[in-house]
Amino acid sequence: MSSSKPFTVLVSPNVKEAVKVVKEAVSQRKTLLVVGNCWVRYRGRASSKLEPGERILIIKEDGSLLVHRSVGYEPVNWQPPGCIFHTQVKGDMLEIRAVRRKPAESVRVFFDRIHMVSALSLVDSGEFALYASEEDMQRAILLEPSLVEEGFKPISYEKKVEPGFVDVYGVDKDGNLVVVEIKRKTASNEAVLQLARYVEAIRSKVNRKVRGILVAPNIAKGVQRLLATLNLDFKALDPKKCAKTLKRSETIKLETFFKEKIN
Amino acid sequence: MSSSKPFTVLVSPNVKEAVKVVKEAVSQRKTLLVVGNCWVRYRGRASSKLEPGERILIIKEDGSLLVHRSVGYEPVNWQPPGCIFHTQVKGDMLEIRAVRRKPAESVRVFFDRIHMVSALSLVDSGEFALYASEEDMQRAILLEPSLVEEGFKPISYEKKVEPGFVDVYGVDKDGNLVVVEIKRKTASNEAVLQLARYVEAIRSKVNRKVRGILVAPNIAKGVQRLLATLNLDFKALDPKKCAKTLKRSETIKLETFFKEKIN
DNA sequence: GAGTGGATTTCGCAT
DNA sequence: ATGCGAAGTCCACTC
Repeated sequence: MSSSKPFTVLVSPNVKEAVKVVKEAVSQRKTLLVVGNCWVRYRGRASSKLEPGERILIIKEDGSLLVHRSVGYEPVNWQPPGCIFHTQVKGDMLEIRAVRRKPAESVRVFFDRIHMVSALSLVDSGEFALYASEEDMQRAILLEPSLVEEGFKPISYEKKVEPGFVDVYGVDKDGNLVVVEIKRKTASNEAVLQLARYVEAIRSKVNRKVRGILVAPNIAKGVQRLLATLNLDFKALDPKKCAKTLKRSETIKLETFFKEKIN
Repeated sequence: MSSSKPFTVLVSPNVKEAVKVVKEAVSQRKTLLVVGNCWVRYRGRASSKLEPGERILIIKEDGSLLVHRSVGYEPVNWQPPGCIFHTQVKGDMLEIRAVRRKPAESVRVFFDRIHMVSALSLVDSGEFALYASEEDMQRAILLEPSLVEEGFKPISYEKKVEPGFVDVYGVDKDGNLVVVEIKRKTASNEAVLQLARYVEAIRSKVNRKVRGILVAPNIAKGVQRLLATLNLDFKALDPKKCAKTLKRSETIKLETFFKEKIN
């Protein structure tokens, strides 16, 4: 078993040198990078022809293919993950073909000059998170109160009470007062206690039932117990979902909403 | 004025060496390629955080930015064309920031290890054409006859007449017989004469008015004259539009259509 | 410039 | 597997 270098880079290789790197990358499921003069034929859901020019070809470990020109966000030619690749040399020409079944289609890339070819073993376990801030979550809830609970109606936000500011304050479908505490990440006991303090502060001032709802993507282990003890509710809410809700309405409309509906 | 090499490639540069190439590429509007360990923060229409890992960064001449992981068709982070870039070194860390106005957003990419950096002057004037074949155009017309003319109704296709086969054969909104000749590329005099022959062949057999319509993306210079002389019509039709029309209906439905509507 | 519809859309989630 | 809807969609075209 040949353990190969994690990063092979050849500058201005000839076709015979290049094809070795290409085959190495494809067979060993490495990421392939080729820069050079190429032309492309695509046939499948549609057909296309790209005349010669200098571009960047990327073939990823999952069998996806991208041909990028020097301009534009989108690749000029591509193939989604799951392709089978065939590489061959015809004279001074290198052909790389990506074939896909269902839908049946193929992209053929021909190189006659290669400026650089590189086979890369990219180590990448870093997590990607698309999220909304706590403020975004608050806005989403004001915009779409049912994210907290069916029938919930916000009355105010950032309301001043004893210990600080209540994230969102409103009434439930039965007319009970509701204090909402929002956390962007997993809610801890601390968050529960903070909510409890707000609820108590409100209860001491009004002669009504006051509920407390903790809103967070999830709760830490054991926090459920404290919530039950203090008779508070929990509502799971993904920040990502909030981000989606927010996106649906432009800031302008949101501002209008604030003026109309709140205090 | 310093004329620089069209292709700069540094393998395993240190941050100070790399930043020079990055700034060179950005300032001279070259295409930049960076492979290395990086993390990314995005704030704008949404927010995102990408934890460290080895990825490929591409910055194009038009100010677009792509961060590609080792898997997936789509970039994990990106910015459409038109960004302003800021580069800086903080200790052993290289930061590349892409800023966009309207919508206001930014992507910040931080590298702490760079495996390869490359500034590329890609020469690419090759035309890209997404097209349909003549057969595709025929299918599109049968599926959507108004592509030829409002009120046109196909009767048959590949109909045998004297000199060969008529592409599409039908009637116009006034009940006149219509012969359609399709060309995938610019129509030449030859195409017009071919259509004329078909029209004559039909006229010799029926006691009705017979029209001829040449369908092609465009016509060669001077062909218009011949068309007028022979009293034939021309309809400009982009193969790309045909491809779109076809895509809207799967092959199955098309086959069904053929059986129902034709001959 | 804002709004609309298409894409070789891709992608994820539900059925 | 299939179908439906969302996307930091992007992009081209219309108004």
